[in-house]
Amino acid sequence: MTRYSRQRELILKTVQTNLIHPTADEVYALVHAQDPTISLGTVYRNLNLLSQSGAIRKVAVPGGADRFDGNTTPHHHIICTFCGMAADYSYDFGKLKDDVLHQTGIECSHLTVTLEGICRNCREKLGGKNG
Amino acid sequence: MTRYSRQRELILKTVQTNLIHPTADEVYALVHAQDPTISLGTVYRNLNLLSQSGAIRKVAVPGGADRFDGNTTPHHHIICTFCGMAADYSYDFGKLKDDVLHQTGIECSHLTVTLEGICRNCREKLGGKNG
DNA sequence: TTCCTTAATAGTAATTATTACTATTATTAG
DNA sequence: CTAATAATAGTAATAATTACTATTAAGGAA
Repeated sequence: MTRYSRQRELILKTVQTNLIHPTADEVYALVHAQDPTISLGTVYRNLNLLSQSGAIRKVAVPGGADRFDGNTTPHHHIICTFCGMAADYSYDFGKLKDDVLHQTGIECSHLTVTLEGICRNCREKLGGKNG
Repeated sequence: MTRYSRQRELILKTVQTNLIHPTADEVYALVHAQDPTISLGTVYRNLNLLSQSGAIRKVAVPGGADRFDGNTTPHHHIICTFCGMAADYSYDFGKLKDDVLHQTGIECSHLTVTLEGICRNCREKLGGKNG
């Protein structure tokens, strides 16, 4: 039986308000500013609880820390390889799932599509040069 | 200037021969059986070197250890959530990249699509029950 | 071949992201 | 109000990976 907690409410509100796809560490910094007694373990536990309950979404980032998203409408992410920011897009992966089912016999239950590129902001900072 | 090394050759041959998408730990176990003096750090360093040079591919697994693939032809992976095995499939993500470019203005430079499901083997072991 | 420069190694320590543990606090049913 | 126990704070532990350092060994030049 899940019980109300002030900490969980603050964590949820923080992720719902800061739609910057924060990492657990970033969520911790944000909530810690509001309430310095909240511990990192509590942040992790509640981010996972809230993800499981569907209140928020967990975004797996290859080679980096997981990010969390207060926007639960169907959408996907592209990560900036420079600043780590995640931008949203929408796309229907139904045809992909069908093709994979035919090719492998495996029914895809979960889909983690992570695209990477350089966002507008960082491209401006880099000023044309590309490495 | 990269110099020949017996260890790197063995690691490359191991990944090319064992097309089971092994993790670094699994590669270490395999090469260690052939040559017990090879260290884990050497395995990691060379797997990364070989990935960068394009001789093998690194497969990011959400919430798990990276896997390595000796098959460098264009293809993608679906991971079994039960045993961690990776199966191959092929798919053209050109339309996805175009759509994302139009929606976000970001040109996708790298694409990490990871699908998850339960493989045939594990489905048989589970024997119909699903939880 | 022998010598020398330095890339690569083995082994260990450190780091990062995350989970586990435990005594204490606080929610909520009765 | 009180008891049962979910949730917490704080810390320790874990897992995957990288960094560090003294030693080894490629491979080009004498």
